[in-house]
Amino acid sequence: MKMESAVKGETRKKILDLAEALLLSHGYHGFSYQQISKVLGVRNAAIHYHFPHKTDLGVALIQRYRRRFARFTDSQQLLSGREQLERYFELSETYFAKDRQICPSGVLSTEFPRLPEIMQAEASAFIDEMRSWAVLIALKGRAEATMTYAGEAEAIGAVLFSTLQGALQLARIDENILVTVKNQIRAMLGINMAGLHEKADK
Amino acid sequence: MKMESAVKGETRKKILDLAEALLLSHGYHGFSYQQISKVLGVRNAAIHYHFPHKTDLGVALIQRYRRRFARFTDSQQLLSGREQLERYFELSETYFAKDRQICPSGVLSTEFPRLPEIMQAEASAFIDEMRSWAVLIALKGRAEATMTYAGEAEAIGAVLFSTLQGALQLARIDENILVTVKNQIRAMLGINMAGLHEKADK
DNA sequence: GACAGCTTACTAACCGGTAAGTAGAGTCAG
DNA sequence: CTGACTCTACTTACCGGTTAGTAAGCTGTC
Repeated sequence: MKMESAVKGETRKKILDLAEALLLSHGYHGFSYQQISKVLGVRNAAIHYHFPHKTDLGVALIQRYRRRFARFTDSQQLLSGREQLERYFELSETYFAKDRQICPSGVLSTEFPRLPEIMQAEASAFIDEMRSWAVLIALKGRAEATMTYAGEAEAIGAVLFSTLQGALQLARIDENILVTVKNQIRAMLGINMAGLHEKADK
Repeated sequence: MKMESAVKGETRKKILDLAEALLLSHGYHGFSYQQISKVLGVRNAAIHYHFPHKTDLGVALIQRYRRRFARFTDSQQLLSGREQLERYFELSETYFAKDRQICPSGVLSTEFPRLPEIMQAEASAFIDEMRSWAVLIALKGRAEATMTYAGEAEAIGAVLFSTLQGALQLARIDENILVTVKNQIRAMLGINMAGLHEKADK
């Protein structure tokens, strides 16, 4: 017997969504088709129908991330550098709030050497896009004089990206580190938060 | 027939060394007893003899890291904050040079939710020790006026630790990021490297 | 009747883990 | 000095479960 599901790309989308959550909490090698099929109430082979190899699923996941991130940066274009920075911060906050996930770049760079080649290529491109966006934020912030810093925007972007990735992972062990680090980055970029959203670390 | 090996804790040490390399490049769930036993030329069960459960091996690995790190910080006590910082930097450089490994804290925090409880406890303690050392460096640097920064030493330590962990992982994709980030951190701590060891990023 | 979207039923390889046996070195009583 | 015993450090031979992956069949919709 066949049943419900009905809508066209429904199952495929559900697989991607579940795989994404599993990727961010367990890593690429840390989840299996079984885990997905069990939750979705389908058979293992149903997933192989949509994604013949696990690599196909992995690539699809990263490509979706890249499309999403491109839309995200597009939507942020008109904001000030300072506001863009806050949105960048919010991204990591969102991951953490959702079951202590870490950011995709963190998973992908950690597992990088064990990833299939096609996934490595996608991951590299994605990570470079995330890094580049951080650089653009730093550039814009300096141009608008809403940020002040010594050195190149390239280096600030690199620090921004690295720090958030590291802090998001370490937040699994020490919850305070994310807020602490963000405040310190703001301070280092000459951003005075005078009583705004988040309180300084005690 | 028995043979060679001879020395007392030889095999056990070889297992630990190999497992360590595998942990740093592939992650805890990314290596198996088979991989170790194959390289060592022993049977699978030989590893189970020394480490009945994989968890035992994992715990032993972290405990060894903790002992090593304690010796490291002890040996650095008398150095200036600035010199201690450089040695802290060198730690990550060493990992990267060795087969693009990432630091243990990176692996452990990434895999944290899937780690057995006993390993989580060890990992938490270890990571807190690494974080604390970064804070001590910041404190000493400020006390000696070899570093200058706004905000608390706690926050500087957190940024230092997070940034290096993130950058070391991202260096697998973008080799330059480690050097770039270190230079920027020095700049942010008011450290002028005037033509010293490493060139500034272009 | 063609096709999308599954299911059933399977495979080979590998996972961590265990039980039982054994070679060799060391210990000790007579 | 020797035979009996014990301990360490394995090996051989398994176990049940899980992994990704495949082939073939079925069903509802257009």
